[in-house]
Amino acid sequence: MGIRTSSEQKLLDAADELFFTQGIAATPIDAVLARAGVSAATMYRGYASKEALVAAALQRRHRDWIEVWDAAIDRATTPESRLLAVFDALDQFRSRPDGARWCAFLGSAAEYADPPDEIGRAVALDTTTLRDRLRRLAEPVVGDEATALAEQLLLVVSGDLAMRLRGTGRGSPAGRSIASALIRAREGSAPVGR
Amino acid sequence: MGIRTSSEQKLLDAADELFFTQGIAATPIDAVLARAGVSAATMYRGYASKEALVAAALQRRHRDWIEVWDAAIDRATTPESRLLAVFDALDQFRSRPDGARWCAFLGSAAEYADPPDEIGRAVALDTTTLRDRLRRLAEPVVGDEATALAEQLLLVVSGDLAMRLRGTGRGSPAGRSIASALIRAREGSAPVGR
DNA sequence: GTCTATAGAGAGATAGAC
DNA sequence: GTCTATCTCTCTATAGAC
Repeated sequence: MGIRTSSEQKLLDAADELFFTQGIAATPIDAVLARAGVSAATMYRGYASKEALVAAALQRRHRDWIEVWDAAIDRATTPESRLLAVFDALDQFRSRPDGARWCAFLGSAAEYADPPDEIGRAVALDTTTLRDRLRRLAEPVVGDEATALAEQLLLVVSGDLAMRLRGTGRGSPAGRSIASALIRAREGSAPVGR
Repeated sequence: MGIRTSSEQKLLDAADELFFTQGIAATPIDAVLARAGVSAATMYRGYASKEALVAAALQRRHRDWIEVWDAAIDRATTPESRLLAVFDALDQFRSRPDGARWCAFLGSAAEYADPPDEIGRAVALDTTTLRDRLRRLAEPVVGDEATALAEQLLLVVSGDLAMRLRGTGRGSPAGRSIASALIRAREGSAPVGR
């Protein structure tokens, strides 16, 4: 998949920065080409369509996100802080040079009522990855309730991201404090190894 | 603003159903005109642009939403259930014939990196209305902590809506249970009238 | 006040030269 | 393998008849 030269890198960089900050439909493919310094013919040699380029950008972004999240988990010491590390990773991912306006995956889902297969799969992968990893991280903290807690945290993470659409409202990202409260509410009910 | 005949009603109905389920950019104005059974000339007599029609649809939707929410609050009996009534209202609003795919306001914010004034104002109104009303409803429950709790609940509501973008995942709308846990976590710390 | 027809702009994708 | 130039389609908005 893709092109063998550095054009691929430049195209994915430009796609990431434009599609996920300006919006996919709002970004003409010409704008991506101009920013990448690549011609239309070259791009269409590597990608079948604009949608294919969007999908490729999402796939790369997913790999990067997992890397950042993994690093944040590794820096944490306690089971609870490992579970909450997702919020550290969110903060860090957001402050990257190509940080999306809110969330590249939710944004893509929002723009397509009936998404092209490649894009639908990328969004679904983001969701299942979040859900499964949160559940795995929650098990050492709340045992049998890990599945239920993970579903709650998935909503909180999504809400934290969606709040970025609601203007500059004091910028308080309450996600982490909500997650803490939800964990405390379950701790003691069915923890493991205590 | 608008047109004096029933064309206005038909246009707003069609705009609501198409823009907020298919997406704004993904919906040509022709599709709205066809569904409304109204011609382009008539529409442009009442609205300066497609964006103006979007804004008008958002404004009408906001009025409807407040009505539904108010009714849900009135049905509730205790201060806590009045605060949680927002989730009843969300469920009810979603099951309307023209229920949006996720959220008309967040969806509009997502589609415009730099929204036209009318649309930006409609989204900002949705946010401030949610925040202010939640704070007012939270005061009888947690007193001084009402502002902080309202900000948390605003994130939870937004997350509940954003979860609708994450596929059919068992459809469990965990929003209400999260809100309950957050309220319980604060009750007893600074409630009023107890 | 509403329609048909169309102007004008901008989009995605491709052809053919180098 | 990359570029310039363009083809074709779609979309928003308007003009002019009834």
